[in-house]
Amino acid sequence: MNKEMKQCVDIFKALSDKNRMRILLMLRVRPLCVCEISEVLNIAFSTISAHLKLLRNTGLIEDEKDGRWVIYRLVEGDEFFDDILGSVEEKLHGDKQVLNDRKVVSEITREICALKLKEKQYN
Amino acid sequence: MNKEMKQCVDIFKALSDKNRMRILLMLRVRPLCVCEISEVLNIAFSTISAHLKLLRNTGLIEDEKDGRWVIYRLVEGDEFFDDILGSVEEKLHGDKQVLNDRKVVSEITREICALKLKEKQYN
DNA sequence: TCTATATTTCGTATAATATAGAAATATATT
DNA sequence: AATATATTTCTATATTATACGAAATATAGA
Repeated sequence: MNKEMKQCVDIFKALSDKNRMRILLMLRVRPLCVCEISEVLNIAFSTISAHLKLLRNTGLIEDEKDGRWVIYRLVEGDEFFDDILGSVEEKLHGDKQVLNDRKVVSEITREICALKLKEKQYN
Repeated sequence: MNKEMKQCVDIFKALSDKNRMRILLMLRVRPLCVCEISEVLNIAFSTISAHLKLLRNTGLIEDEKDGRWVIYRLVEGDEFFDDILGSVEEKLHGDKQVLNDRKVVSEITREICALKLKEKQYN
């Protein structure tokens, strides 16, 4: 399989999982750390980490360390991927879960997530 | 997972395989029977049949019987899918394999494929 | 009706993927 | 230095995907 065909298939593979799709749409709002993503998705950290690794390996997101946090953001400038994700957003413009994910993202901060995680430990 | 999110993920799942991608791009040239697709892909009939079934279940292709042949064609009118497949074609406009697939499709007919399959039986 | 042809279904082997929990790593704070 | 926090890696497991060959089905033609 040549390079561009592989890129193409890999991008679709990355998009063919509900949780990764939600992550990518969230990152369209703003860059996020893993605990913020976890606050929205409510799945294990190790699982989120695996999804982020796949998205990074596919070249769709990049990360940057900030203290003990790792901030993930969309890679910009890939015309093909931008078109695809744009079409997705258009198709899902009224999707309740996507709207709610965005709402949560706009309300939380790393600090709030940290507090919430601490609370969870006592339960 | 709600309906549109599921559709979205399912379409990407359908596109996240090299052989299915090639099938869809071939069908953009013209409707094809299974033996014509087989002439291009060179994988087992049962495997092609499984891919076609998945594409049909995802609503991307439809089939029509013509004698003992089954002719597959792209379903038209899904704006989202049309956009996606258009982007793919644009990205892969210079892809050698895709170009060659199209060339083969333009040269073969059901009858030629039938003859070739007969020859294979004697080897 | 018997046979050839085109395709699908079934059974199965193998590989890839998603997920979680525990342990490891890296950084910040005390 | 010791501890807390954020994230990743490792390991195990369950599910799903891809592939093939053999058998089944459906239609056409002799």
